[in-house]
Amino acid sequence: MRELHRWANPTTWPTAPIPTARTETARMTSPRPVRTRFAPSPTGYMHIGGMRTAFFCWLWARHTGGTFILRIDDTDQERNVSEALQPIFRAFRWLGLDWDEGAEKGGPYAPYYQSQRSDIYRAAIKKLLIEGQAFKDFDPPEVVQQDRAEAEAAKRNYVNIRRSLELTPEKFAELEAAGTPFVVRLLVPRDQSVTIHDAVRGEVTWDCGTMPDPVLMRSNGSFLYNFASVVDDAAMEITHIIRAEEHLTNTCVQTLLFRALGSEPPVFAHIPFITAPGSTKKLSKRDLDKLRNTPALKKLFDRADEVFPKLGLGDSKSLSPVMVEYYEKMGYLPVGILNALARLGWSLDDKTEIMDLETIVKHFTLDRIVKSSAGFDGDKLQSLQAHWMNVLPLPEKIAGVKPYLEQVGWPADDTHLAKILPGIADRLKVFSDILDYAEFFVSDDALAFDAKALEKIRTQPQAREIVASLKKLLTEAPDVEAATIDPLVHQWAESQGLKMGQVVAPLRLGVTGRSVGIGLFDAIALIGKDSCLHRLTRLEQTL
RNA sequence: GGCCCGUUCUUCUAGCGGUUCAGGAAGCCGGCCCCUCAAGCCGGUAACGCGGGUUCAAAUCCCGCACGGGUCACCA
Repeated sequence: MRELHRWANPTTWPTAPIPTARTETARMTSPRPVRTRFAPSPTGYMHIGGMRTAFFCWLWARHTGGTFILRIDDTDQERNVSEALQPIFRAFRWLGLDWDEGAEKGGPYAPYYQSQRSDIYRAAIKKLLIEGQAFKDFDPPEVVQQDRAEAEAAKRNYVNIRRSLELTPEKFAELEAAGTPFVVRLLVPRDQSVTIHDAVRGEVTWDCGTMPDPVLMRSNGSFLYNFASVVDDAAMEITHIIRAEEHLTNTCVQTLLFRALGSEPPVFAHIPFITAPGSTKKLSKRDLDKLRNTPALKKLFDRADEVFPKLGLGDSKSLSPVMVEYYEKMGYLPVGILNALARLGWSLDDKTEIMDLETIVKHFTLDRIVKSSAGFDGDKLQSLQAHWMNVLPLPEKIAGVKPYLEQVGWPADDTHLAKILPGIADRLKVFSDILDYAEFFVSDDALAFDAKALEKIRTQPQAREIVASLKKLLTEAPDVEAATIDPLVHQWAESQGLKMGQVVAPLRLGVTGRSVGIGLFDAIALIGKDSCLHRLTRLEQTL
C-alpha cells in the first residue's frame, strides 16, 4: 500500500523530461514537418478498419514527406504484449506500410511503448499538480459511483463533485500523510468552451461546464489512455492526429490537456467509421454472425469456409474478413486491399477508382475525406483486387500461387505453372483460387468428378458413345494442341449432327472433372494426351 | 437522457448556388461474344431524409424536425 502511494508527494518524484511547449516564434517561422502516428493496443489481430485508419495516417505522412510513427498503447500490461503485437506488425509489413519511428524500430522519441513511459507521465502529472491544473481527488470510487447514480436518477448530467478541493489545508495534509488513496483529475475550466478545427469535420465546439474532471492517474499510480496519449503526442511532436470518429468526443478533454501541458494541440482529423454495408454499425469482430449474412460480405465468408479448411487455417470464424490476416491468407494483393481501403471514405476525384499506392500517396489530402460512415463492400473490394491480379506479371503470379499448392500437396514447377496460369487468366482473383483447378495438379486417378455434373451427363443420351468416340478422336490426333483438337471436335460433332454443347460437356467432365473451367481445348493441351485418355476411360466406367 | 457527429442510387462516391430533370464505380438486369465459367464490350436499372426559409436560382447556404451513429469509466 505504502509503496503504491509513494507518488503522493510530487516533490519526491524523479524528474523526467517534461513535454516542452514549442515556442510561438518557432511555430510561426516555418510550418512544422508533418508527424503522424498510429497507436494500436496489442489485441492479437489487426482489424481491417484500424488498418484503414493507420493507412490514412501513413498516407498523410508520405504525401507530405513527413514522419509516420507506430506507437504501442499497452497501458494494460495484462496480456503478452509481444505476442499480441505480432499480427499487427505482420499486417503492416504485408501491406508494405513502413514506419519511420516506433516499435521495433526506435527513434529519437523512444521509448514507443506506453508501458515504458511511466516516468514521463509521472513528470507530467507532477507538473500539472504543481501548477494547480490538476488535483488529487480523495473520494473513493464508491462515492463517485454514488454521485453518478444520483445524477442519473435525477436525470441530471453527471459532473463530479470537487470535494477534495474544498478540504482545508490541514485535512488535505492529513489525508496525504495517512497515505489515503487518490486519483489525479484534470481541473476542467468549467467556464470555458473548447473549439477545434477538425480537418474533416470542420469546427466543433464543446462547453466545458457540463463535463466531469477526467481522471489522469488511477489510485494505483497507473495512467489513463486519454492522458498518456496526449502526453505522448505532445512529447513526440505529433502534428496531425488522424483517427476514427469514435474519438471525436475525447478531443475536448485532450485539447484541454494539450493546453494544460503548455503544448499546441495538433490538427485533428476524425475519419468516419467503417461499417457493414447496409448497416450503420461499426464493423466489429463481435457480431460475425450478422456480418456473414450481409449480402456484400457473404461471399467473403463463404469463401473462407471453403478455402481455409483446405489450408489447415480453420474457417471464417477464426479468420474473418474483419481481420487483415484474412486477406493475406486468402491470397489478396496488398495493392488491391490498399486500393479498396483508400476508397473507403476518400476519393481522388469523380471517376478514378483504380489507384496504385504511388497514385494514392500523390493525391491523398485530408480535405477529401468523407464525413459519413462507409460500408465495407466485399464486391467492390473483389473487383479492385481482380483488376490488380489481372495486371500482375506472370512471375509474381507464379510465386504467389506456389505456397498454396505446396500447402495442399500439389507441388508444381515454374515451367508447368507458366503454362497453366495464362490459361486460367483472369479467373484467378486471389492466389488461393488456384485450389479450384485441381485438374492441372492431381493425378488422373485422384481427380474427382463433380457429382452434379456427372448426374447431368448420365441423363444425356448417347453420353457413353460420345465419350468413346472422343477417345478415339484424341488417340488418332497428331497432337493435342488446342489448334488441332478444336477443329477436329467441331468437325466430328458436325458430322454426327451433334451440337457442340452435347459434345463438350462430357468431354469437359472427363478431362477436368467439372462442368466449368478454362477453355476446354486449352485444358486438354495442358493436361496432355495420355492423361486425357486415361481420365476419359475413368469417366466411361462411371457412366 | 446530456453532449457531439452524420444523412446523394442497394453499396462506395462526385457535387462546395446556375454548365446536373445529379456524374463515375461496384452490384443487379438484358444483349453481344461463346464449349462452360470468367473477362471484355454495349445497353438498362436506381438517389439528393422531411419541413420551412434565404435567393432570380439550392443537393449545395440558414433554421427546425426525423432518423442513424458516437460518446458520456479509476477501458483503450
